[in-house]
Amino acid sequence: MAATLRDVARRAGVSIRTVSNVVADYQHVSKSMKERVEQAIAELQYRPNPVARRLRTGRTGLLALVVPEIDVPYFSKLAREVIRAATAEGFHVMIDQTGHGRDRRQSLLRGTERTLLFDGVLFAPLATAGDLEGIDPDRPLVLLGEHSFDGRFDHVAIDNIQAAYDATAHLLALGRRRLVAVGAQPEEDFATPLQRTEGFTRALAEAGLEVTPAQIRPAARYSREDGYRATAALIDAQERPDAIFCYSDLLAMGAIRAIFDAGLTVPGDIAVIGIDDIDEGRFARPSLSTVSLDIGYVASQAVAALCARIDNPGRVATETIAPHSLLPRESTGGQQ
Amino acid sequence: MAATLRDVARRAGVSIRTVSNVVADYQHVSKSMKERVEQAIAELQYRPNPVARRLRTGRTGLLALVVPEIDVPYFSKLAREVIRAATAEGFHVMIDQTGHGRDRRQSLLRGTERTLLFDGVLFAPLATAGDLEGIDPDRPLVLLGEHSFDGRFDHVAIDNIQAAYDATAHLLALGRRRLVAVGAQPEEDFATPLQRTEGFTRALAEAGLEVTPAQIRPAARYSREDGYRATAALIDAQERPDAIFCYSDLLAMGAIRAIFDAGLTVPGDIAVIGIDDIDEGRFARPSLSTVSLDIGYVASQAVAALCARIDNPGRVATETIAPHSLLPRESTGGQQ
DNA sequence: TTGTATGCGTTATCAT
DNA sequence: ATGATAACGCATACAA
Repeated sequence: MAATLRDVARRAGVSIRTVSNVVADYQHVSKSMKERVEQAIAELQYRPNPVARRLRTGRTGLLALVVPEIDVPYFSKLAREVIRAATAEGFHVMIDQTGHGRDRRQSLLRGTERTLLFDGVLFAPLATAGDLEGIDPDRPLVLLGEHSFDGRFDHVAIDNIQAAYDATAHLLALGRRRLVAVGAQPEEDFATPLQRTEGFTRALAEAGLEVTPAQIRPAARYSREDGYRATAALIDAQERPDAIFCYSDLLAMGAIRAIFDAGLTVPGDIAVIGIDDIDEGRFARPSLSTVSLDIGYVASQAVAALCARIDNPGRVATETIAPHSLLPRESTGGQQ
Repeated sequence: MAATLRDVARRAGVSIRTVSNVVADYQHVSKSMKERVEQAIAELQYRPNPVARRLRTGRTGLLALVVPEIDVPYFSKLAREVIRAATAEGFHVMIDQTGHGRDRRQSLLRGTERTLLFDGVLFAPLATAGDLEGIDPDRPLVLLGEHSFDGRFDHVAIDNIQAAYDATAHLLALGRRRLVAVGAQPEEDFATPLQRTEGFTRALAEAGLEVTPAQIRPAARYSREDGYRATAALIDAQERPDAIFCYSDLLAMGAIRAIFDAGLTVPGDIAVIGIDDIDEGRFARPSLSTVSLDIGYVASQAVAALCARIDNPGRVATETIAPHSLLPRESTGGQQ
């Protein structure tokens, strides 16, 4: 079995207090003591037991990152950056997947793990205001992405309205007039798709264009399959669009494939733009125009906010907006 | 603060033993007792503390999944399936990223977390035999992918040689003769690239074709960028290949883009095939021919092996080979 | 500077 | 069937 403090103490002929001091790098330890203890530690290959330490100190050193699906490029990139930032702060990161149902969102938000196992939780899935109702704000919880800020939780967001506006304005600037948005979630009360629809609508309105409900197409998940299906249906419609704004890059990848499968071209017949700037889009053919979100910034800010709140639970909740930037590429012909 | 067993016991006027029994669903508890205790639990909103439980039982309920980078599609898909399988078994999954250096591989393999914080570790990065030398086999460790099986650790692998052979044979069956492989790692002693090179070489040899060193191209990481660079260099060479076998789908995506950027076509001028079957390849244009690996199976088997070993540390190490299958798609013109 | 002793919240042993 | 109590391994208040 693994050696404990007591074993080391016995071996070195000192008290466990002294051993603990040496391990913790406590100031006032005599050289000779330190050497004796360190030798015993080496001989027994002693390593502090993190679980015991955590029971004693109340800190587990564990963060949870909650995402819908880790294998969606946006979330795996987010995970990469969160793990990077959290590791630098001495935390381990657990990944929990909620899928698309409400149940696991709720259990992760309200379950015992959040309050007793994790020092903090980073919550990335789309969520409704109802999801957060009555959630204990005492335990550190940082919301990522675009929830409606309610002042109780730290929050790192994207300016979705502006991002959608920028994407739409780009299509309009290219002379496109028959625009369609793909990615609305009319059956859910999520802030993100609502805000993106708002940005889309606003840009069209400013250009003096009317928006009909038929121009706002739903997509239950932000997947390639959904983008393909929605776009295929669009092409069959009587008045075919000349530009599509997708609420995610994955939707856009599906849309582009659907357009080519219908014998049309991108951007010739239909221009396509997404949001996220996933790596896939840079190498795709045509390369995907998109709105780039600074995920590294989102992750760093989120971990920083979580750490700050762990150290000071009474801290007032902060809201951070991550920058975004338009990236015109081949799929809109905006730039080769 | 959170209520403890003692609080509940006091409230219900019983001993903590009885409360513990109720919580653990112990057999011999009288109805009246159970009701009384359950009411107290409800009133105080008591939840068992997982950390304390773990200190006592020695089980943490934590698994670690070690990958080079979580945002590589193959690994994020693996993570998804591992988390799914582990959650079903009651485990939480921590993700650790090693990057591409040897240091973090080593620290995760030999560090205190592996022995004292995690009940088990799933280790996916490419690793050398040296990496595993002297690693304590007492703590559950399952190797994923293609290490050389040494009998000490459970191991879920792909038949890399056969997979590479199948991909190469597919290109040959299409009539291609000037084949090149991209993805060798001559500077490292990793089993995976070596085995894939062996399969490639064997298929060519059986077809009576000689293999020159120039046909085996290196790629330090299995990224789109590396695939792009290696392929661009290939196209500039005097004798241009008519088919490229990439050791990963990501390499293949970069290769395809490089070929089109050079004014050539896929599969017309050069056929391309990869390994992994990532989602991106299905929607790409042309869709990517590949060898599909059953990641769900890999994950399930790995978690099962880990659980079995946690329950029975003396268990003999097992080796499992996951199935693979050739998926001809547009990038080899093998099938529309 | 170092030793003694207590408690973190749980499970498990030994009683009764 | 239930109660009292001892660990699990560590950090720390208090004492010396």
